Amino acid sequence: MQKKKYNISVEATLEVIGGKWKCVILCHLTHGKKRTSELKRLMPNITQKMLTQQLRELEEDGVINRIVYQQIPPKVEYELSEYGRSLEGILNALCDWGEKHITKVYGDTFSVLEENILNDHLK
Amino acid sequence: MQKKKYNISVEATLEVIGGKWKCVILCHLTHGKKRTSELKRLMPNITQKMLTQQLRELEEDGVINRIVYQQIPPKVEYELSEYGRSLEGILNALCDWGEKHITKVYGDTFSVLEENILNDHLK
DNA sequence: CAGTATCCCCCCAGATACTG
DNA sequence: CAGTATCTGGGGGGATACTG
Repeated sequence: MQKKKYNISVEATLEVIGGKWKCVILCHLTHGKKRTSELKRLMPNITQKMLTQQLRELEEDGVINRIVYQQIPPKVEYELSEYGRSLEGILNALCDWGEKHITKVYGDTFSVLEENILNDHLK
Repeated sequence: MQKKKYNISVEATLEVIGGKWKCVILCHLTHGKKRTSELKRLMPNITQKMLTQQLRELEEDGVINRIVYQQIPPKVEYELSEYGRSLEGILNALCDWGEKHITKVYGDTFSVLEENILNDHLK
């Protein structure tokens, strides 16, 4: 394995969770297993291609598990792996900071889509 | 101000610290004020253009301060703003996770450039 | 030293169609 | 439903030269 040089350790973290959609995907998975179609619904602006791509990379880096149910129609679920759960603290902190930031910038009014907040707090 | 819709709060965080180099810059600034040239030296792969661009955006979002010393030759320093310091916990967590990840992937051998580790721990 | 201004290439990611 | 394959365009970001 070729050794990669990092100038600062955070670069290694960003290589894993720095992709365009990776933090968002991981945040959703902190609330439990999700099917592909669920993830797609939770991220209306992601394309099928990007979703699959980002999921593959997260899987390669060992932070999520891909669970395939051998059935028709196909069913696939994704979940945080044990290793991925070591990111939960960070992911929650990122979400919390975002909420406070929204309040700071836009005031106290409701700025995150209700449906998804619901979804977030349900599982 | 146009209200932005987020599907999940982490998206708001990523708008602030999600830029290609922003986390790296912010991590360096957690160790104290830095001159432009210092930052450039700490990030050998960033271009002047990107450095300035990312710094401007961080400033606009209120997480860093730009300190201009009126003198010749010019001297400019950047530091975490008070608001930016609310990110310190996250930034440190990102660095810590990166260190552990490097160890996990490459083993215990030294993988982050010595000069910069030194630099990190000095200030 | 810190920062602009141009030019321009490359590739990321979107759109679309298709498979099992 | 989950995932591939292919084509394509726009813009992110590099290189370079220049200013105060």
